Amino acid sequence: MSARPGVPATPGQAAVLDAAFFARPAPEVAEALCGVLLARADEGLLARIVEAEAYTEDDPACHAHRRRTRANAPLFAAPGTAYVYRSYGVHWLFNVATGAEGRGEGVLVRAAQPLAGLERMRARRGARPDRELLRGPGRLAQAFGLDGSWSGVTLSDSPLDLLDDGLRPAVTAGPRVGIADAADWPWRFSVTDCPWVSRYVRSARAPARAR
DNA sequence: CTACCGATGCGCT
DNA sequence: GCGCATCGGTAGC
Repeated sequence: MSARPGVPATPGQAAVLDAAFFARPAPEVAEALCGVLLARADEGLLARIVEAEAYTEDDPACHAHRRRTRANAPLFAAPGTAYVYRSYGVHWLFNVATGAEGRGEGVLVRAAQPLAGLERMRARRGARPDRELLRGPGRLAQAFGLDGSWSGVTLSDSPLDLLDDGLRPAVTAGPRVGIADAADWPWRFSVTDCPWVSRYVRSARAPARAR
């Protein structure tokens, strides 16, 4: 059976991504995360990331843009630290800190293709099409059981890991989803023509697109 | 498929 | 109070 474009279903030999991978600028890391495996070892969950967005402290849409607070502190922590926050009072969104320690930046993991542990994901997500298990950052965090208790966790010391199995899919860059400030910065990266990618929704508060 | 809209916690102005 | 890095239900094409 044939795989979807650019995204084989079966992972090969995989190496855990180290701090050096995340120590680069967020846009570089966001692009490089497309095709990377997300694994939760304690629950047997595995998925391939197909979409990620970059946020930096020079970026008005970034939570670290104004100042460092208790809540956004993980963005300033060592590269490879998880930052999980609540959006709209309902959903949790999973990020990974990037850049040098002390720099307030990170990458939002927005969507992935489920590969293993689908029963557990379905149990958390409810009776919905498998296509929607990990399509969108709120859904992905819910399926993986990630909440505020994961914020500040160093991934290398946790059951949650990012792994490289050598896949290098074609990646497309475009504007980020749902933000009003810096709405047109092309910092959303996704696997080209991949059905697991979330749909683009422009913020209702974003200014009209330049043309 | 698209469009609309309410839910709901919390950090910030 | 205001404003979200979202989602799911409903209505309509």
